[in-house]
Amino acid sequence: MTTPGARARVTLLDVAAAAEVDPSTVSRVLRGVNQRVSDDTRERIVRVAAELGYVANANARSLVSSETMTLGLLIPNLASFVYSDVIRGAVTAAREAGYILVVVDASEIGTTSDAFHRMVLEGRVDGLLIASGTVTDTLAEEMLRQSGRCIILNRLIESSQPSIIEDDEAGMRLGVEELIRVGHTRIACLAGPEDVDTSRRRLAGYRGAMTAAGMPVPEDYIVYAGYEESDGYTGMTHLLELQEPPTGVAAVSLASAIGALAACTSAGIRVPDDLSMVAFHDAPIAGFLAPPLTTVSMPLFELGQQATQLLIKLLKGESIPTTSKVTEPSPSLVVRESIAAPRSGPLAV
Amino acid sequence: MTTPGARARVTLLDVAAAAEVDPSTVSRVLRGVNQRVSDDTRERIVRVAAELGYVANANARSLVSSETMTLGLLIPNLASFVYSDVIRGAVTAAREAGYILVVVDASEIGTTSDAFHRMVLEGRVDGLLIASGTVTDTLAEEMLRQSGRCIILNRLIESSQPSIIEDDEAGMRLGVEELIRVGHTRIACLAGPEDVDTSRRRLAGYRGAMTAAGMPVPEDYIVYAGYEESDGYTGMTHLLELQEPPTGVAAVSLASAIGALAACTSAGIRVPDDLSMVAFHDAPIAGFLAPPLTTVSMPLFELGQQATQLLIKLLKGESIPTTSKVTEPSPSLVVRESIAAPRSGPLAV
DNA sequence: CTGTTAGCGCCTTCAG
DNA sequence: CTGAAGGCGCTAACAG
Repeated sequence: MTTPGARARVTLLDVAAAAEVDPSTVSRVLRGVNQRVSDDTRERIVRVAAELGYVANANARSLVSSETMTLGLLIPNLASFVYSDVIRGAVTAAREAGYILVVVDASEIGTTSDAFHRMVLEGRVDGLLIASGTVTDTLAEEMLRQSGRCIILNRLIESSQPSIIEDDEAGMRLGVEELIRVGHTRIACLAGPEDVDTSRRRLAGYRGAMTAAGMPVPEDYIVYAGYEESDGYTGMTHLLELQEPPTGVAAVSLASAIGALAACTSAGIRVPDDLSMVAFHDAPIAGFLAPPLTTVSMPLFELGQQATQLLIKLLKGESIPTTSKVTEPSPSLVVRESIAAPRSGPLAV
Repeated sequence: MTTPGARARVTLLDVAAAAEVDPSTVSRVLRGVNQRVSDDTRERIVRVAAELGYVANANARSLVSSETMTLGLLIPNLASFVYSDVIRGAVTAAREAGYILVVVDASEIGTTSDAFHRMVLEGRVDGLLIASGTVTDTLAEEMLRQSGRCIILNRLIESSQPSIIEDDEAGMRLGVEELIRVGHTRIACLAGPEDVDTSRRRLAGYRGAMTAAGMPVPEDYIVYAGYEESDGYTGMTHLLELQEPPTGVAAVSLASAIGALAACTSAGIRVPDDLSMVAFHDAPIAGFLAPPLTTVSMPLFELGQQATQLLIKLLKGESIPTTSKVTEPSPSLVVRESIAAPRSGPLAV
């Protein structure tokens, strides 16, 4: 059995008393500001503080400085493949600037507004990065008005709440262009929800590539499903039942592509022999599927990193663009084995 | 462009002044304690507070109450399949008890001790749940001595630092028993790192099941790889090169099994026709692989939940067992299609 | 180079 | 039922 240790915390005053100096001197020395302190007292203070195991109380410090040096990152779905890179980017940038980054789970609807309240308004963090999908324009407006300490990730918002997005359109275009390049003409898109901005931008990339190549886009070929495996499975099953099924498919997410792959297997369709597939977003697992999936790798680490840098600028009082885009590095195609020329496509004949 | 909003925060004093009462009265009313306040003043205070958009400052409150009502959860690898369930469980339990739960990324070595320092010792959280693998006995000892506000998840530690584990041994046994039940005798284990406690307990489950069935365990059949896809791939490749390759494989993790599946595909080995496989840990993706993977589902949500409840008890001053085990629900087999009777095994002949 | 003096925003006795 | 007073632990002028 363990009973809680209720050791009395040692405070600045304890150190000051033990070192026989004024608390303010201890404060100065321990924080390294105001170097005009004699080496003698400095050493003594440092030594005594170490002996006593003194650790400054963040709450007291925050109360006077009115900054916590911690940032929050709100994530909608920790089970997704993509967020770990965003988080690593954010953690890296935060640490470089002396901040701590904490992740807040917002898997339930309504949590976003709640988290904003408890984290930002109550002063637990200095600012918040919001990757959550549950940001309504109303909420964005409210956040802007009440704090001006939030940045929305990869979602365009009507309000002038600052946001940073990736070039989802260019990314998706890249994948579709590859399908076109090897000779596909009947290309479908397993899209995300119709009303979500991020999903719409990816769809626009699909349309853009098709149009640029002078290819028609039958509305049948656009399936508004979702980001999950099951969505991809259902959507793909639907596509395979079409009069004239596609020979190439671009999926809105890695999970969706995995579901689609399973639907193909169930239907006896071989990838890439009978059908080619490309997925939006890359992750190690893509290389271990059957077949290894060709994907579009997006700069997710950089998204987290740049979003954090932007937020920190904002907190420092610098003004930042209302909407930024991650351009470096640009989306890139990770070629594996899920794309081949169509069996009887133009180039193959 | 956005410039930071520097609205002066409205404080308790502002509300008190506007409502023409003493700050202490406002404090009492807004927190619902001390009901002996006239309905008249109560209403007035609540109304004024709302009008002014008053939100209590968490730091000031923490300073006097010396509790933050927030808990931290340290995670080693956010990209893993398993942690999202643990997090959801912890968030749920925390919310029920009125706490906020924040997740801290500890993907780098050394981060654990750093996070403990900045989160617990500096008083940013009241307690910490540690799922990180980088907890040495020394660190555990230090944490125990300095705070007594941490709980280790699924890792046995030499010190008397409280911890909570799952029955990894029973879980793995369950998977291996299924392999045995359908007739396999040559069963291998794609294990994790040899020196990690969690991995060792799973391995013990494998050995236990084998021994109980009176089957030999050739050391060749135990591959100490790791938890990732690439580890499973390498390990499986190695197993397939053996003189007498196994007909059944139990993998230490879902990712490892996915890698192993890929290795089989590369080698032209069909699952489950030529080889059966079972993975430790379940996730939706397992149902969309080729073939859909039979897995052992562990009570991860409950691990997060119970760990949090334990931590809260500890913080309240109640004493808790040094080591607990999640027993409800017990591990369960999720039967899909990766296990079949061996081609020429005892039962098949 | 170091001590003195005021708070930061809130809670909590203790009086009245 | 409500006000007055003091303090949580630390920082930030301002004196000396």
